[in-house]
Amino acid sequence: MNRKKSDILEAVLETAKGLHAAGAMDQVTLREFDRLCVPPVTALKPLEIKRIRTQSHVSQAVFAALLNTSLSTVQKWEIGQKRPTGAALKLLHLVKKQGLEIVA
Amino acid sequence: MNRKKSDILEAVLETAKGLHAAGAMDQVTLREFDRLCVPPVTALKPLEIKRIRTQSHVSQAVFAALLNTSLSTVQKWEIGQKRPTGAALKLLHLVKKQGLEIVA
DNA sequence: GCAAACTATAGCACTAAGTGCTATATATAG
DNA sequence: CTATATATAGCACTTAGTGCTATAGTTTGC
Repeated sequence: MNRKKSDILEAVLETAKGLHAAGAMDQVTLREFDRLCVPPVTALKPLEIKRIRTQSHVSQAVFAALLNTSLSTVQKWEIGQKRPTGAALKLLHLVKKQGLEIVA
Repeated sequence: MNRKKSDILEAVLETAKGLHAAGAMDQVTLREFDRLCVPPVTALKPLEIKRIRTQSHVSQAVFAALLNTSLSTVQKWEIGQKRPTGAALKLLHLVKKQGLEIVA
């Protein structure tokens, strides 16, 4: 389940900060990354993206502004002409699960 | 101040949901967008990006994975070879202000 | 001590995302 | 009726994002 994995991630990040403060660790590296179990960021279909926006009850223009992207880009996402990747896809997943309020 | 603006945004989004449920409004459009006062997403210098990561105490590889981007991209951000824009820049600002835990 | 794996910087080259602009159709506000 | 806003559509350009390889320094484990 995702909640559990996220809890692990948060715990590790918190622990890293604590250990760093104690001078026992400088950072979380790839070595302990497998324990983090990052939630998978799957591809989003055009209609899924549109649903994320409409469920927030904002227009394409407002949605674009809140995500710091262009109107043209949001339109192409929803029509399937371009597909969001990387950080954009991650941000969309965050909005999907946590609501548009997180970008405030 | 940003907190106040964000409060307005959250209030409008919440209100929109409420009005929609009541059948009085379908979505927030550009017409009332000026009232939203979206917090500006300024460009981030290479060293600022590096600080955001190091303050989270994670390696470039882990940081990249958490943002759903590539190691190569994070490296180029920090060296100034490429500059994050759009959704990527927004996500970095979110991490800067709210911590890496939000991507969990 | 030595080898294997990880971190970070660097450079090359390609693809496609992101962007801007224009046009059209529909709907809404004044 | 006129202005403005929403949404879809298409064209063309720039550059972010990605992958790969190499080098050097650091850490882990045998």
